[in-house]
This record gives sequence, structure tokens and C-alpha cells, in this order.
Amino acid sequence: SVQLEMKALWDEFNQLGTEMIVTKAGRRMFPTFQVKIFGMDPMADYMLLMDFVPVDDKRYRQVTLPISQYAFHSSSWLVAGKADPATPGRVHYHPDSPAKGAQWMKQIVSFDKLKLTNNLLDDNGHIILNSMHRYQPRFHVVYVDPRKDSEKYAEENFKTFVFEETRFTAVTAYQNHRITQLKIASNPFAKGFRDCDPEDWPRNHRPGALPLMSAFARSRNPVSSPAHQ
Amino acid sequence: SVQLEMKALWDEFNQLGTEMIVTKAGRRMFPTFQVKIFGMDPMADYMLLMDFVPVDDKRYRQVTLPISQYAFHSSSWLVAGKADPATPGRVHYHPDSPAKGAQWMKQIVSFDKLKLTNNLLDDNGHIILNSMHRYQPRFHVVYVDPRKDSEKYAEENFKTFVFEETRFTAVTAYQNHRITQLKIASNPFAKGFRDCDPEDWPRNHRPGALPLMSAFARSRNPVSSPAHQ
DNA sequence: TTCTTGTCACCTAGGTGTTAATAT
DNA sequence: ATATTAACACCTAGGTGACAAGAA
Repeated sequence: SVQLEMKALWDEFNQLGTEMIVTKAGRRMFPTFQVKIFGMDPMADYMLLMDFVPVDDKRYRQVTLPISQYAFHSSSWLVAGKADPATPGRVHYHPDSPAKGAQWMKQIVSFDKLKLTNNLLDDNGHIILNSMHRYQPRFHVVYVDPRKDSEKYAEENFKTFVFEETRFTAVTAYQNHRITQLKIASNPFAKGFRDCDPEDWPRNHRPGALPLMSAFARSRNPVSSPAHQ
Repeated sequence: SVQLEMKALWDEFNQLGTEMIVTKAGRRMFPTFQVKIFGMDPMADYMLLMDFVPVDDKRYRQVTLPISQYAFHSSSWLVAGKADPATPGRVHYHPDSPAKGAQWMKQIVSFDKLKLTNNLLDDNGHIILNSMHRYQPRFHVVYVDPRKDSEKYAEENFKTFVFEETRFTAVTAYQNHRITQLKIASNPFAKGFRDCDPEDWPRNHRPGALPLMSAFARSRNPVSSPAHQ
């Protein structure tokens, strides 16, 4: 069995509609996909890997709201038509693969080397995704069967785990400002963009404490300058 | 067979008498011990590891020379008696171990995670050495024998490689100023201490170009202040 | 006197969202 | 109008020798 780490944080993002940046060079996920694993054979070899499947066959687009004299990205999404052709269905092997069950179970397994890209021609082995599409990360455990005819047992040596709270929309720039704020508040590498006391989070942090308009008021980046209504 | 990487740099250090810093927290080696490996069975599993054996049973001490009104550490060593009791003979497994021969051979194998310490009670798994003693790094390749009674074949499944040019003296502070200068010139992490045009090295660098006294003249750290002769 | 320790400024290496410019 | 790109300031994380203070 498998337990998702940082589930509370994933839930908080998921409630807002998680977005993950994709870039040409490849961008890590945040939160990072991390799991605790139980019930492996300590002496057997396993491969651990992830892939990403489309949640639906839709393409999304942002909604821009005119508010007073400025326009902001809303937190809602419009369906913008059918999905683009599927990207090459790459998988990411955890770099420690293969390893013994004992090794995998003795500490949290972290996929922090995994990177997302929108470059269809990527040759760095990153996961290729379509921007403005929704994806479901999947986690797979493969038992390395020592038998000669192990291909025959491929089906039973394979187990897949899906955590729905890790779904996200791939984007090249954040659409929902509350997602941006939550990333800044919770990702150590974004500390430079925090404007509150660093000690305030997570100690005094309550999920959903900011109403929509106050989130806007804190914004440093209204999307378009003078309004256009 | 095994080929030492950066052999020219190792030779240059060895000519001066290589020194490696040991600290309580653990210090990496520079140059890093790196090798290219040939002739493995691509499909077989191997463990790669290093250990460090005393070159002799002597303890060394520095020689301080009075020159004009200042005193400097000389480049020579005095034997200061018998070696201290041997330290726990730890080994360092390359973190990618075990891995297939194909994996090991397809790129340079680097022991850049290996750290040296003088803390006899170290519990970080670092290599424990006595300061002011000389050591010979050794590199071992272990074939992971799939046979049930593999212990019987331990001898033949084991191969050791020694590069004499990687010998060094463990120190808590550099004794030979020319070693310090060569470290500063060649280690990217010491770039902050360079006072010449960074482009001068290695392009215009000739080994042994600096006579002793000019190396002293460039020094920022005479050992003792007003002389004591 | 000789050796060791801890702190520091200064690097390498690389992960953030921002922003302005560009592409579609 | 909307989406993407590339450069950037600002971080995390950690590897350097210098230096002053301490220990033996």
C-alpha cells in the first residue's frame, strides 16, 4: 500500500484547482509527489515510476474578469474545445530504480527530479504535457521478476496507485492568483516573493482564510492595465 | 580495467605533496576521485567502493621556516613519531551501487559524495582518518555473484585498483602554501580566493611556474606575524 | 608551539515567480 | 486577446579557504 505525503497541502491546492508550470527547459512539480510505501518484499527488486494521463479530452482557457478599472484572472476555467493531440506518453523512472523493497520502504520516496515540459521535441527525458490541459499523475510499482519468462507475468507484477488530489492543469503562467499565492507561501524556493512574516506560515495559516477580493488586493500583478469593459 | 580521470591534476598535486582537509562535519576530496571503467559484463551487477589505507606507520608534523622577519610553513614534512592507533576502517560505497556494468561504464564514475572526517565518533558514515597521517585511496569493484553460495567465490569476485598519484596527507589546515594555491586555482568552489584573471587558468597555467618565494609573496596568510628568530 | 575548531564571506548550482517582449 | 518565452532578482543548499580563538 502507498500513502501520499503532504496530503494536506495537496488538498489545499486541489481545492483551488492545482496548476503546474511547464517550461521548455523543464519545471519541477510543486508540491513534489512523495509517497511512503508499505508491504513490499524487503529482499525483492522493484522499479518505481510515474506517468501522467489526461483527465478529459478538453482544452481549457482562462477567464478574465473586469473589476473596477482593472482586469484579473479569475479562478474559474472555460472549456475551450477538444484536447490537442496527445503528447508522447513518457514515463519517469525514479532514479534509484531498481532497488530492494527494504530500501524503498525505509524512507519517503520523492520524485523531486521529475520535470514537466511543453517541448514536444524534448530530449532530456522530461515528461511532455500540453499546456491548458488537465492531467492525473499516476504512480506505478513494478516487481522485478527473477524468473526467466517474467514477461508472462507482467500483469500481476505491476501495481498502479492514483491520488485524485494530485490532479492539476498544466500552464505556462499561473491563471489563478490564489494558486500563485499558495505556491509562494509554501515553496521554500519562492521565499523571495513573500511579503508577510515568514513565521506566519504555516503556523498561523488557515486554508481559505483569504476572500477573493483581498487576494486581489494583495496582488502585485494585475493582468492588464486600464480596463477595457 | 580502470582509468583515473583528471590524472594530470592529480599528478600536479602529488608532485607538491597532496593534502586533504578533514573536518568534524566531513569534507569532500579535491580533486574528486573519478574513474572510467572498461570490460565489465554489461548485464551483471557490481558494487563500487573505496577505502583508505595508511601509507606508512608514521605521524608527520609541519616544518616552519623563519624567512626575513616572517615564518612560513615549508613544503617539507618531518616524521614526528609512530602513527596513532588506526581509525575504524570504513568503506564508502558509491551511492549508485549496486548497478549493471552497462550503467557504470557509460559515463565517468565520480565519488563526489565521499567525505573525510577526523571525528572518531562520526555517525554520518564518512571516512574517518587521522590528521597528519598519509593515506592511499583504493578503489574496489565487487561482482555481485547470483549463485547461492556466492560467499565461496568472494576472492575471485573482487578486484582492487590503486593509483599512487592519489596519495595524500590528511590535515586540518593546509601546511604547504603551494597546495593551497593549486586548490584555489583549480577548485571552482574556491573561486572567491583567486586574485588573478579567472581566464588565466587553466589556459595559461604551466605546472610549477611559480618559484617558492613568489608563491610566498602572493600569500594572504603568513603563518605567524612578527618573527621569533 | 603546534594543531584543531567554528564562523564567515564568497563562491557554485539550481529552483522560484515576475516581468517585458514576443508569438499565435 | 490570449498564450508563451527568456532574462532576471531572489531565494535554497551546500562547497571553498581565511581567520581568530581555543586546545593540547
